[in-house]
Amino acid sequence: MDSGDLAVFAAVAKTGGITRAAQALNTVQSNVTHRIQMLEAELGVPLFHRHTRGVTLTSAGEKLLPYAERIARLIGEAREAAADGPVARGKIIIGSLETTAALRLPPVLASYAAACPEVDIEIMTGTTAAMIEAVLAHRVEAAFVAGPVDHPDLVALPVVEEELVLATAPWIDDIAKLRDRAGQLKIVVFRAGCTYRVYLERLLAARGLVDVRRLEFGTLDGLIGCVAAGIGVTLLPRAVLAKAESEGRVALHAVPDKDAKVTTVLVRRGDSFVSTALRRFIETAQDFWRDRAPEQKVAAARIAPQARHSPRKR
Amino acid sequence: MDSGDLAVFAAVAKTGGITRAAQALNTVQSNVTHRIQMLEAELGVPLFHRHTRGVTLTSAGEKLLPYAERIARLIGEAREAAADGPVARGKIIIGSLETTAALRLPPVLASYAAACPEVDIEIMTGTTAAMIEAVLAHRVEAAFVAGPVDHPDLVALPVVEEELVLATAPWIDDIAKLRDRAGQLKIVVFRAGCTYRVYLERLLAARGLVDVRRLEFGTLDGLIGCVAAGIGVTLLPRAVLAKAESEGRVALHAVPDKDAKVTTVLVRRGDSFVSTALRRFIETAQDFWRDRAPEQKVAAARIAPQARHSPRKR
DNA sequence: CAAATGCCATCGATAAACCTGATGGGGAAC
DNA sequence: GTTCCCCATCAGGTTTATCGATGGCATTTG
Repeated sequence: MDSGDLAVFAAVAKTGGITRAAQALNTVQSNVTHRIQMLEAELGVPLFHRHTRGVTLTSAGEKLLPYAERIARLIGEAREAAADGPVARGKIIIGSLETTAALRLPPVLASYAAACPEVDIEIMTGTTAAMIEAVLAHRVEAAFVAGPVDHPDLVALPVVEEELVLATAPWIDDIAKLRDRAGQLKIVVFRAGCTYRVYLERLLAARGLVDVRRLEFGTLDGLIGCVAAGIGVTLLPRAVLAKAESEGRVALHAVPDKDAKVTTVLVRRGDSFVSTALRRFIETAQDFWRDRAPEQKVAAARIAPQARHSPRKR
Repeated sequence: MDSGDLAVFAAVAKTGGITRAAQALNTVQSNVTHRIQMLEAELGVPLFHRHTRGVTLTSAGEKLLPYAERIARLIGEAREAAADGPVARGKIIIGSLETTAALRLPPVLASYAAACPEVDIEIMTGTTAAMIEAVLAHRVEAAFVAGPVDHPDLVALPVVEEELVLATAPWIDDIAKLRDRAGQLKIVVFRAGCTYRVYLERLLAARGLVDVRRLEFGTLDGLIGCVAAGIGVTLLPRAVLAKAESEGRVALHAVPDKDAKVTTVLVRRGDSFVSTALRRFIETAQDFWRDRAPEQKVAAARIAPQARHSPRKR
């Protein structure tokens, strides 16, 4: 039993058929059949139930599958780890909240792109929950999300603390007046699952505003436009709204301290290999925020030098 | 790069020499040299510094080594998790009628648990029909059901013959009197689909009692309590009712021979692999009943020895 | 009811990978 | 300088993997 056999096995399990697995593996069906049979003979256990529409895992197969997946992933990581050198190259995929991506990421990316020209960068945006899921599923190497994050498989580095402010139409000069219009009020959020939405609803509920309607937007500009038009209110980092406020499109209202601060953290898997490209990215991000925004009290403990040669720890 | 390559690599790293690794791996030096070279070529990085006293890891090699060790360990664990050997281990799921589970199974399970401590056992209860369906769908490995079972994909081993008796409230001394109370009479059964229910309805219908109401119970105690209270009658194996009768809670009435005997059989798929754990369970069950209840005429043909390493057959 | 489809097992031939044993070169120890 | 140990290379044979084709089986389609 070697990793090749397990890869074939996993492909069959995933596709639910030997024929389908064969074409997924760019080989022929007889080949897959043979390797599965060899594997079953070696283990002394059938791994699949054969039926006319394909195959399904036996209980032994179900026990084996997670190992096959872990081993496949480790093989990939091993290849990356060994091929990785002191100079950052390859590709990294970074997740981010939309607000962070719009506000904080561009200068970092510019700096990183200059420092590591051989790295392809891809940014995925989504909610905190979606990004954490993406990190856990290895779809992104790391992600900027709203903290705090407490998950045994993740490590989180605080990068910047945002002040959340309530944005309303410009003619609203007092939050208290919102209650008069509670019926028509909407909260305007990026999308379901957005962390800031939870903060906003809690904040409004504390003021007796419950059961307000939601309006979801996919773009920051559209969202601000909605607020400017008086359709609803939103809660976003002050820096995101600064420009709109200076243009007189929205009015900003401070919120109580306990609701006002949210720390953006960079999360990554604790047990995964950190490529040079990713390490350099994290360093760049931290350098950037620490050097150019020193007034912000960021608990920016430099990422601890990783034990590069014992990447795993449970 | 597969796990075999990594195993060779790890051996070289551990022994500090290609020649030494070769004899540790029971192979020839040229072989090890070649595979290391292939691995280095694939990764595009040298893994060892060669010098006259042997080899030492390069930095790339040092990064790769922990992965090689982890993967080797996982391969072993995977084999351990899935493989079936001469010693019973793993998990078996056994289906059973509720009556059989309550009456016949506990001593068998005690014996089996002592003999095969490394096996996790799960008992599912349900009606004959449900259990047969579960066996066919691979949800349980085998099941105790009411015979006879005649299905092309199933093999049934008779394990014990039960005498079914009619139980009524203790003041009923003659079944014939039941007809006088036909209006209020209920039949009390485990649940819809119970095999004994079919027997009971047939038996009552033969006496002109049709269209009686049903009362379904999930527990044996509740069911007997109902009968004791005169709410209805039930049909169950004599052994199940023996205690209640001795306490005077119910009266038992023999039923005609043709309806009285039901053979409990153990069914399993005929075409499925029989794990060591399951084989030992079947043996334990048969040994138990044969040895300790020799008076019972059980057609206890011992299960045929299986061909362990050709797990499939169509 | 027959033809067609989709799926898996099997087979023989070919190609690739692997293992083997022998040889040669190079540096360190004696 | 000689010996010893170690690694790289090479030609060979053997095992293993792969391929394409064929057939059986059960369901689906016409």
